Amino acid sequence: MSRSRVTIKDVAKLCGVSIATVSNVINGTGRVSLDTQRKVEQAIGQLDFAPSASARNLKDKKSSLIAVVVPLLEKGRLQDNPFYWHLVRGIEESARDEKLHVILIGIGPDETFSFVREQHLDGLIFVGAFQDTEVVESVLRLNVPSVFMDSMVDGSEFYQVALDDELGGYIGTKHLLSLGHERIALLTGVLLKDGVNYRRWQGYCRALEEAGVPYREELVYEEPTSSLGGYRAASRIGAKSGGITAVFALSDMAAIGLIKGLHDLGIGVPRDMSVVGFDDDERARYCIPALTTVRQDIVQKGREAVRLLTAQIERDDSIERQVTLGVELVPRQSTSPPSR
Amino acid sequence: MSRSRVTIKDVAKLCGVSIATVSNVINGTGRVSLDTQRKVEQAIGQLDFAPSASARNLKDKKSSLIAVVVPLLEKGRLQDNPFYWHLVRGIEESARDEKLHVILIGIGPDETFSFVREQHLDGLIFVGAFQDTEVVESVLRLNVPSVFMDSMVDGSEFYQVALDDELGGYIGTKHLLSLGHERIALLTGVLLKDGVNYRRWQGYCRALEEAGVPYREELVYEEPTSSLGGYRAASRIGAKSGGITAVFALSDMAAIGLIKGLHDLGIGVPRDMSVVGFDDDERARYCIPALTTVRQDIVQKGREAVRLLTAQIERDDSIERQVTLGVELVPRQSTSPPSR
DNA sequence: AAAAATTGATTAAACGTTTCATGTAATGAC
DNA sequence: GTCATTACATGAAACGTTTAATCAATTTTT
Repeated sequence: MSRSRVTIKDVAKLCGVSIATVSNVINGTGRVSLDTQRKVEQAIGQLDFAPSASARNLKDKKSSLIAVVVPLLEKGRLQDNPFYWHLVRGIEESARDEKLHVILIGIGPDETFSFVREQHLDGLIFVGAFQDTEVVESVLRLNVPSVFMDSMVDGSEFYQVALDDELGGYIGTKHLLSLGHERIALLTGVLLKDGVNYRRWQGYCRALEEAGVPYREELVYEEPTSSLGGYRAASRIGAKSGGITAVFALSDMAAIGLIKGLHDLGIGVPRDMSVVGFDDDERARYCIPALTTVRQDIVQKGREAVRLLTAQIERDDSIERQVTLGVELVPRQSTSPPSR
Repeated sequence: MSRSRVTIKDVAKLCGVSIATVSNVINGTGRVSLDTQRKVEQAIGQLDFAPSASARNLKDKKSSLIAVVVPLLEKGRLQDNPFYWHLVRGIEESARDEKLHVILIGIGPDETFSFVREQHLDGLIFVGAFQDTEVVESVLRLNVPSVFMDSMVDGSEFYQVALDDELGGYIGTKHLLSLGHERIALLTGVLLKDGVNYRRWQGYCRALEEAGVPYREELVYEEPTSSLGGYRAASRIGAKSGGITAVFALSDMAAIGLIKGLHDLGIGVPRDMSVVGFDDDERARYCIPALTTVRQDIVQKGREAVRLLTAQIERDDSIERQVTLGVELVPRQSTSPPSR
C-alpha cells in the first residue's frame, strides 16, 4: 500500500539527470539551464516529491524547528492559563512566515535539555519565570539562539522580550489614585525578584510615592495567579476593617475572580470597591462590570520573540537584544471614585 | 566556540569500542556485556552525548513528532479561541508520556500537506471543522496515522474523538424546559451539516419535541462563535416582541457576550432571561451571574486523541476508532424559572 | 586558431545513526 | 581434544540529502 518514499533519486532518474542537479533546482543553487529546470520541476510535480527534512537536517545541522519552552506545574501538567494560547499563536504565525515550525515543550525542574541537541533545535523561546539560574546556564551552554520572555534574567547579553511592567504597575495605580482612592490593595502573584509581578509592584510603589500616599505592606496580597486565587482573596480584602476602597489585581484572571468573590460577599464593584486588572484579555471587556485594565498585546509579544530569534539564527547582530513592549490603560466600568 | 557536535563516534573512540556497540547500548539492542555497557554509559555521560534525531529519523523513517493541525482564519491568523490551549495542553501532556513531541501547524485552504512528508511526521491530529472533503482525502492519501477532533467526517474508517454533542444539546435544552421555559432561543455558530453545532441543534430539537414544544425556525440565531457574536445577538434576542425567556448558547464565549449585551440593554439574567452556555470554561464559573452550562472536558479530549494516535502508530488494531466523550449539565445562577 | 573563460552537469564524499551479516573467543557437550 | 553452541563485538551498507571538486562542451578573447 504505502509505496515507499519518493526520493530525489527517483526524480533524477525520471528526467535523466543527476541528483545533484535536482538538488540544485530545488534550492535554486548552482547553474541549471532553463530547460532542465523545467524538466525537473515537472518531474517533481508528477511524482509529488517532497524532500526529506531529516536528510536535510542531518546534512545542514539544523531543523527549521523552534521550541516554545514552558515550565511545568506539578505532576507534569502544563500551565492552564489560556494566556499561553495567544502567545503561542503569535509565535506560530510569525514562525510560519520564516518557514520555521513550532514545537511545544514543557520542562520540569530537573530538565537536562538533551532534546535541544537531539532535535537540532534552531532556537528556543522560554516563556515565564525560570527561577533557578541553573536553567539559564544550561541554556547558555547549549549555545543555541534563545529568547526569554517575561523572565528578565538579568544580564544584557540575553535576548529578552518583556513588557514595560513597571509602567503598567504605575498607570494602573495612578488611575486609582486620580479617582481619589488612597487605600489601594495590590493583588499579585508570587513576588519573585525580577519577575513581572515584582516590576509591576515597583510601579505601584512609585505611583504611591509620587502621590504622597504611604506604602503599606499589609495592602499587598500575594496569591496564586488564578481566578480562584482572586476569589479567595476577596474576603480578606473586602473586610470593612481594612478600609480598602480599591484593588489593583496584576492579572485579569485574578481580578475577575476577585470581583466574583466580592459580589458573593455583597460588595459591589465599583460601588463599594474599584478594581483594576492587568492584561486585557477578552473576558475583561465582557465581564460585568466591564473591567478597567492595563492592556498588553500578547500576540505581539510572541511575534517579537520570533523576530529576535530569527535575527540570532541568521546571525544578524544589528538587532537589539531587549525589546520592551508598551502598556496602555483601558478605563471601563469597574473603577469609579470612592463612595463617601 | 561551539565545539562541533559530539557523535556516537566520539563515544566509541573514547571507550575503545565500535559505534555499533555504542548504538546497542543506547537502544538496549543486541548483546552487550555488563562491563562495556558501563564503560559506554560512563563515556556518554562524560561527553554529554545526545544522539542526533535527524540521523535517527533518516534511518528509521520516523520523527517522533506529531502535529496538531488547526485551520487558519483569514490572513494566516490562527483561531483566537483560548479553548485551543486546553486542547493542546492535553495533547502535549499525553504526547510527552509517549516520548513524542508536538508541533503546531496552521493550515490554509490551499494546503498541500507537503510538510507531513517533509518532516516524516508520525501522526496528525486535526482539530476543528475541515469542511471540504478534499482535505480529508489528501490526508488519507498521505497514509499517516491521523485523528480527527470535532469534525465528524463521516465514514467509520476514520479515527475520531468527539463529544456527545447531541446529548449536550439535549440536556441543555431540557434543563430550560424543566424550569418552565418554552420560547427557548438557540444561539449557535455556523450550522454546518455534520459539525458540532449541527449535532447540538439536533439535541435541542429532540428535547423540544419530547416536551411537545413546537420547533420554531425563527428562534435559531446563527452568529459567529465569539463573545462579540453573542453581544451583537442580544438586541434581537431580547426584543420584547419575540417573547423569548431563555437562550441556549452553544459556547460559553457567546453566552458571556450575550449576557453582557442583555445587561447593557437592561435585561437581567436570570431575572428576565435565562441563559445556558456550553463548554464550562473557567470564565463560566466566575462570571456574574455564574453561568449554567454544559460541561465538556477539553483536556481529556486532547488526551484521547493522543491515545488513538499512538495506537495507530504502534499498529494496535484492538483500539476503537471513535471515542465519544460525555457531557454534563452544570447548573449555576444564570437560569431560573421564567418570570410572570 | 589557440588559449581562456563560462556554462551546465556529474561524481563522490559527508552528515550521524541503525542493523544485518560476519567474525572471534569462550563455554559446554561428548 | 574436537565439535557445536553461545556470548560479544565489529564492519559495512543504508537512509536521502547537500556541496565541493571535477569535467566536458561551448563561447569568448586574443
